[in-house]
Amino acid sequence: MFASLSQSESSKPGVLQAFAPESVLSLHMHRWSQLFIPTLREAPTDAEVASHKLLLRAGYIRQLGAGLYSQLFLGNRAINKIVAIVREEMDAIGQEMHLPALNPREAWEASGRWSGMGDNMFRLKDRKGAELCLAMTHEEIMTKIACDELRSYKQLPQIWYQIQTKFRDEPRPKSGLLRVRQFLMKDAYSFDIDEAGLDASYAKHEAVYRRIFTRCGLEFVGVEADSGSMGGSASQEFMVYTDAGEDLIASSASGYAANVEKATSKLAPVADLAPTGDGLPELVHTPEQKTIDEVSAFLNVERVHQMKTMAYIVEHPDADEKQIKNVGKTRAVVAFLRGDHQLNETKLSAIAGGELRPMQPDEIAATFNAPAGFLGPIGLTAAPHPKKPGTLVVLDAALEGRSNLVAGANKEQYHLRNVTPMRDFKPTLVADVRSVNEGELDPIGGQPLRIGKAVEIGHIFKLGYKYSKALGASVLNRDGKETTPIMGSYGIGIERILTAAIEQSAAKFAAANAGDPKATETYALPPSIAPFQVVVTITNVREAELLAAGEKIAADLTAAGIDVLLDDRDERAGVKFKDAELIGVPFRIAIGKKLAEGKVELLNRLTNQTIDVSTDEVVQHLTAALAD
RNA sequence: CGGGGCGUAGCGCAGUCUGGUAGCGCACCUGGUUCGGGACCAGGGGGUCGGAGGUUCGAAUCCUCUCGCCCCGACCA
Repeated sequence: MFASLSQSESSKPGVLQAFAPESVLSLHMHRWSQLFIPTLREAPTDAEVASHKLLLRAGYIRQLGAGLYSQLFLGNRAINKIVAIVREEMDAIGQEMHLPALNPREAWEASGRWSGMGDNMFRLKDRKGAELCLAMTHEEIMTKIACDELRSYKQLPQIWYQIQTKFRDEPRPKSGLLRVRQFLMKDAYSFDIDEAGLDASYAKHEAVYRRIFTRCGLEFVGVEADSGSMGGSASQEFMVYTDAGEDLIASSASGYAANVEKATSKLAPVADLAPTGDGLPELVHTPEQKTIDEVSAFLNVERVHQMKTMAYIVEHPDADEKQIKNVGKTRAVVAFLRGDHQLNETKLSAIAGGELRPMQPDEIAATFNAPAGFLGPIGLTAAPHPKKPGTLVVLDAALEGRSNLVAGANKEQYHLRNVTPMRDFKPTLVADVRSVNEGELDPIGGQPLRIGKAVEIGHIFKLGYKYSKALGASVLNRDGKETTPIMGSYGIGIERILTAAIEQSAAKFAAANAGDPKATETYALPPSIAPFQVVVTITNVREAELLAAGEKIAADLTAAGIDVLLDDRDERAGVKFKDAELIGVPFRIAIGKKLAEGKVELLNRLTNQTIDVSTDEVVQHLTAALAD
């Protein structure tokens, strides 16, 4: 029996998919008349994005406070289905655990994140006054286990994961379930003996993530991402395009895709201006001309021929003593960009090694000896090396090789012509610190970039040694030498999968109904994550034949392993049809007037196709449709 | 935290400016008619007007404080 079971699993993955996720749920027919599904005709005004309005209207969720939501029956059911898929796929590469959400301060002190997480971390005290926090993530705790228990390279690699509630005191919870203060996360951690091992663990996660999101019916992209505060070497985000999203993604036809925080592009060559005078920097009087546009108009010089100056202070709250000794607790950071380019603070922040804030007027005066509006490179003393003291001066790569630019003169009411980087001034380093623009060419295939909004549903990181080193994890390698394991960390936002699926579908319906003023906001979930796969709508329960036929079809479908919601309420057909749409169930079987001919209606809301099928073929038809 | 907006019945709103019995639609309950796209008629229940203090004969309305929620900016699944 087990042999045949495993055989059918491996030979028919597609069919299995339609039936397997429910294995963790009790598979019996649910009767709408006995359920609590509080649908709303109108959405609360607090809700703005489609998924938030629809989740509320469909009775999936109710709000408790800012960023806090109760999942009602339907919401919980959809979440459970997503969790089942995630678990099933993750079990192929890792082992599930469950760690405490309540963590003692000491566990977080070791990594430096007790202070590093700042106000984003919920903190509390126990009755003895000991400090605790509600965990935002579990690198520290997982690493502690590795630290305490792993002794030999023979025990590696390990991939440990959990599906657990995370707490984050977001500065601004928003958009319903999109950005909340308590949410379910699948977080996984890998421990390997060397970088090749980490590469393999990372690749496994990437493959599994793609399977998970595909099974959840999402259209997603994997993009290069900034590794940010996690402090790793490589990272990839999995994004779903939607206007409700908070991230901007640059992508092109050649397959390039990156978060704009990280994206780069090829620029068309620019013909430099001809030098004026003797070709050396030349002062020009530019009274009250402060902005790039003002100077551009005043001197009749295009923005691409100008250099803009961005002045920041970087603060190193977590800097080690050596770093503070070398460059100070704070330092001036100045970036020079092409006049028509925008600074990418994420990129500059990564180079500067801490959070940036704009310079105050007194700091600008101290650094440049000139007021804002007339800042420039000449006369500025750049640190000779990023690790040496002094102002960190970054020249954006787009200005490398350019000449005869117009820049501020560091003298009130004056600019300079003929400024040529490297000849007239030397920055601390040259680096890409600008944001890409739509239409520029991608760096791999040279195709034009498009920029779109997206929501992040998962993120994989090559963490490196940050946590294993900080917590002192070590195993003996083959040569009997103490070796620090290398780590990866991998997250999935469970509720965001549901939210993204709704946004994705609602956008499609909105596009399809664009010309119809009567059309209302709607959506349909993929069968794999919908709270039910099908609603059997008995159009009139007072007609005994309809009721009996509905009961039988629902029972047959249930027996065939399909997850059925039987709408046996004593309501008018119109109400039932509206509700069936609202809850986003992908298939609907209407038992109505065509029953006289032995037929019922099967509606596929994902394709918007309706077919009439005979009552004894319903199971077969729906099974086939679900297997697609 | 800075900026903007909003708290009146489960949901959507009016009433606030100009103080004087707290209203409308939907939802809910009862009865009847209706029954394939959010029905109709009749009757009914439900609100400390976010909270506290003040002004006043009298406060949803004016004043002070306070709490909460939403949206826009710095963070992230």
